[in-house]
Amino acid sequence: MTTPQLRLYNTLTRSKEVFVPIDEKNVRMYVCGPTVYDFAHIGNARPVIVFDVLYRLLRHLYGKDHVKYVRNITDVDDKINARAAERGISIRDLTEGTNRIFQEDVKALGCLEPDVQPRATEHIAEMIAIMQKLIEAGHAYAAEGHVLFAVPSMADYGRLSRRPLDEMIAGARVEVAPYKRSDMDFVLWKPSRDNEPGWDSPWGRGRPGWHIECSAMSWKHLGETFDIHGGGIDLVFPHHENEIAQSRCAFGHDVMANVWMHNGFLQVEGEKMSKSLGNFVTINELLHTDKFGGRSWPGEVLRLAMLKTHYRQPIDWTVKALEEAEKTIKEWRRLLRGASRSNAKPSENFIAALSDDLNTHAAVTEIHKLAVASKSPSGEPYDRQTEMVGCLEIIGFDEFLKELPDQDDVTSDIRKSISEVGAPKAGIDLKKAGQLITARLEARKAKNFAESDRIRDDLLAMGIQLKDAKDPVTGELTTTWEVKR
RNA sequence: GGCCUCGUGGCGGAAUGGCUACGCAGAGGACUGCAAAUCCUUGUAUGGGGGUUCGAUUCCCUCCGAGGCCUCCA
Repeated sequence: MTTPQLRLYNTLTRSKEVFVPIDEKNVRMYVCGPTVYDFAHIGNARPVIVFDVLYRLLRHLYGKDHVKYVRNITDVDDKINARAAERGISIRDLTEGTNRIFQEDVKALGCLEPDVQPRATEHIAEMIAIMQKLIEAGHAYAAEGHVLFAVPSMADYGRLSRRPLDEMIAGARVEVAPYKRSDMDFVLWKPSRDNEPGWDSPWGRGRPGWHIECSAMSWKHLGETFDIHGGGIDLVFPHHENEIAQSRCAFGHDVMANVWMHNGFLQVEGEKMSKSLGNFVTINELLHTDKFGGRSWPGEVLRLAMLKTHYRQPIDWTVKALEEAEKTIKEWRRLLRGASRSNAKPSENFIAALSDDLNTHAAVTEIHKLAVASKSPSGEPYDRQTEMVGCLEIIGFDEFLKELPDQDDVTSDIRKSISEVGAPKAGIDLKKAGQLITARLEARKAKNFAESDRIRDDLLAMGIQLKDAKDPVTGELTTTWEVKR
């Protein structure tokens, strides 16, 4: 079997490179997960979806049992402390509750669970071990209950973000704590007051800095070096730069991860998303409220809208784009009516598109092409359908595929449409609608148009729009329908 | 100020040293008892100026424009 060549853009080298796993029986990827202090917003969803697709692609290429995906949960952080105090609840309650919602949100977006979702608070021992190694090696020092990383001790610090060390020192403008040896040194450990969460350590009771968590968790679950490290582009500096510094200096390797991947940012309707602009929107709100565009959106629509833009490009999150994505999904659902899920296999072009630095847009284009081919009366539409199913599995439309309408199941189709429209239309009596549709089809076949039009009007009043068709093979009259907004 | 992206048709958005995908919208046609839907066909684009080249949207320079990071925000 020939494994298609996977090429990924590596921020370290600023170029696309052929991906060669350290161990192709154990391909390892780490992605920075959420800090669980509040609902995840739609920008947070981007890396989750993007790297979910990469995870699925890697599993396809290397085998399900040969890929390990780790996405952490940051459950210790000063923002968490502040938020818990604000709301008058315990830190534990806040992080547990927030994480639960995050998991639900992400599942609704069609993302697989990573193999491991480690929590920062459960890796304090590993953090302490790394800090001790760093201190022994002269890359870190303790001062006034803090542990700091000595940035000047690392000759090629700044390689990922391409910031020369000397310039950074010259340009530092943050007020410098007196215990820092160099302006650039960053915190690995800091002391906690009695009312702050803290753990015992050789340097007293304290809590970890942000960056050390990821070094500890990736080490524990993936080893000293691994294949892919992902996250948002804003994490390049300082977070990922500092992770690299910690892990490389602690373990003495030239690299921490071989490939560093970063997704671009998201804007909302052409503007930066921010609470002050009032365009801040969470995944939960998109899924369950009418805050964005006056309606709620199915997870699969959000997912497709996200994948229509290459992950490194900035993406503009608009109502129009969501509507377009929904239209596409409806079209796919129609074309795949009655399609079988067994023996589904993605087309070669599709895998080639994804293998080119995760070009999800080109991959979606390939699905469109298969859709067109499946419409053609000549040829083998069922093969094209099967390939479409295979493609959709890889980009994570499992739930969508599970709910494909049967060729002749009246109510399942109506039910699906209703779930898309949301609660307001849910008052429709499915059984009655099904009976009416059947009766109307009979009347129409008998050319009793007065009766059939009357029923059609009744159904429209209920919000059900009929669409007549003729079976291309048998010439038999048929009817499909959708729920109108 | 430093570093880094990006400017492709009405909109979204890929790719490429030679013919610029795909989707949406638009237009035309077919089908249909009518409506809706569906099917077929189709117009329209590489920000400005230089350079390299037989040839540039693609490579280089420059100008204009948009955005990001440098502030524990994906």
